[in-house]
Amino acid sequence: MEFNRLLSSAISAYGEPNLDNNNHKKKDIIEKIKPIDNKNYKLIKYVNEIDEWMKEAEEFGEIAVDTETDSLNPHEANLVGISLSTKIGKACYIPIGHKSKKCLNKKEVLNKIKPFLEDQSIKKIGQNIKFDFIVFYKNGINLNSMEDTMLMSYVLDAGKNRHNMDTLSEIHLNHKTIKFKDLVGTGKKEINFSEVDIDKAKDYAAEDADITYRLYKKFFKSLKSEKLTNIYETFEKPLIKILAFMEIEGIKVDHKFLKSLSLKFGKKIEKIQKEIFNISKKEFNIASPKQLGEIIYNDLKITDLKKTKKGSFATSASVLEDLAFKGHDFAKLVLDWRQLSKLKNTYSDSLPAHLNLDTKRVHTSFLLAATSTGRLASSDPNLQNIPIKTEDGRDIRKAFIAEKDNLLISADYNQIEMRILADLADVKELKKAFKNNEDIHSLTASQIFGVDIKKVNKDQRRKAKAINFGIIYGISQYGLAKQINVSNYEAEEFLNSYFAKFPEIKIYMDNTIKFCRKSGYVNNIFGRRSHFSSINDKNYNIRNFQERAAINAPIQGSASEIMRLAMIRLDEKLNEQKSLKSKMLLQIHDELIFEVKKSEINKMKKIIKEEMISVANSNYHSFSIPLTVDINSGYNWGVLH
DNA sequence: CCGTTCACG
DNA sequence: ACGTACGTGAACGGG
Repeated sequence: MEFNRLLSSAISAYGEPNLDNNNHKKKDIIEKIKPIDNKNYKLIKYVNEIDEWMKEAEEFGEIAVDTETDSLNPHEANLVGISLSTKIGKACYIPIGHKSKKCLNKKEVLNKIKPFLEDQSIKKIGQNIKFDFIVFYKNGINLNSMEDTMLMSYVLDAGKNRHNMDTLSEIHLNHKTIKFKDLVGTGKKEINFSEVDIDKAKDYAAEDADITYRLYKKFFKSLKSEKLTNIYETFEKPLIKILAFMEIEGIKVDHKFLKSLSLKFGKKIEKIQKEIFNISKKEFNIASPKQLGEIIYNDLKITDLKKTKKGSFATSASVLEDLAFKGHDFAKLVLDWRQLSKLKNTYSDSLPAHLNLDTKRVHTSFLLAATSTGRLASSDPNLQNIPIKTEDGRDIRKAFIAEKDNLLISADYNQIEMRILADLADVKELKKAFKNNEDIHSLTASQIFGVDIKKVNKDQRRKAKAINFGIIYGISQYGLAKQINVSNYEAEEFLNSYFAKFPEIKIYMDNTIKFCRKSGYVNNIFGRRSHFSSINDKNYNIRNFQERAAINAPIQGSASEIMRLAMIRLDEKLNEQKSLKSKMLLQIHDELIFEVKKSEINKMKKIIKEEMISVANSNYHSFSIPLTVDINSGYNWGVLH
């Protein structure tokens, strides 16, 4: 991610300086800018002072809202204050959870503002308003008619910059905000927001509402002039509430089972560690690539020196796998040690720490504005990268379970990105194959190796599969050669015959890059833009990197849009049929996880499959090929595939 | 706080 | 001559 941000933050094709990459220059500019005037920021001292703001909100039909809490985790955050803005430059702060005498009664304030926060006809404008929604929901308020400046920025500028308020304020308002850290301090001296001086909290919080409102006015116009309002309305806004409820619902995790896994992994790790030290003849930190490199290249001298781009010892899995293949047990042991350490540290040890004490479930956060393509991301904890590829890994998945009398359902789109490529690039042979429900990797193999589809062997299919993946990633012969362990020459031959059989794909790639060079962005099927401002960079590596990303973005991005539509439709279906108790819990890019009452299983399977497939035909696009969905149910996530 | 590594799609 | 597969987030080491 950092690498990508670095590349995309170089000077753009149009010469706009990118703020991320010019830190000292940025400071010089900002220092000269006058702060947004805060003399109209009002601290609310009596509950009936809020009337004025509610009246204006009703009159204008919109109001910027921001919550202050004592935690970044909305599922355990206490409401400390609320700021409102009804006009540019006019904002107030209502303290309700401060440890101070000036603080208002929380219940009284919430009762007062609940009706207008829930009023359908008044737009509530926020920055990352999913956070505020969850906080309000936990306080008995169901926010609706939400607008989100973070998502507006994301639709306008995905790939250009991050979409947090500090960044947006600097870029669009030339204003450097008061930093959260300035209020609460850092490290040991860090205090809780509820302990922050109320007047300081007022300046900070009211400014946030003011800035949010200013950004909204600006982005509203930009979306219109860029003809992107529809993307924001259709693919972003509906997801706010859907994801909020998925996060609130959470998923049940068997922490006792995880503890037993940690013990098991720990024992294995210790055993392997001893074997490693037996070979190295001394103890060292296996987790340190620096120390591991010393052992491999200086002490044991297993192989010729290999270094990373930055000049440190190369100890990545691909290097170690190569050594293991050549018969070096040491490399194999390190690989096993790494895998088990990863599973223990990142999953079996850490997931229990994320259990919510009240709900006894794990509540992830889905990020709507993190990727350049339209995909979601997940954090705290990331539930989109739970292991599956090895047996030990799959055990982690088995810790995700359903409540009593329930089962989990998983539903995943089959080969969705290849299907999109076929549709997007209008690839005749691929379209035909998908319509006939053929095995796409075998078909590819038969085409490039010139054998009958029934006579394709395993190795040919494996190579063809790697090529299909490579195509989606914006392939190079060098990358393909490395991936499937063939010579550059062979890889080039494969690609030549691939493009000869599927000429439309080459045309798509060339056209996409051409369009991006001229415009600085690419569109996916549904009209979302991803920006690649360094696609004309004079540096070969930066330029090529952006070209591959530009080829990939419409494919990955269109798939994510299909999933967004499916989630919206499924949410509608579940709300429509009030008797259904089933809940959508997780999205893992091409897969959805539901928790379902056993009595509803068959009905739900039918609904999920139907809705996911029917997205192929919507108001926004009609696919020339069918979508297919694999669906499974079981007591835990590990048995679903 | 950055670089490396590795978990997923 | 060059030397990377696309998109993420988390943990760790080391300065």
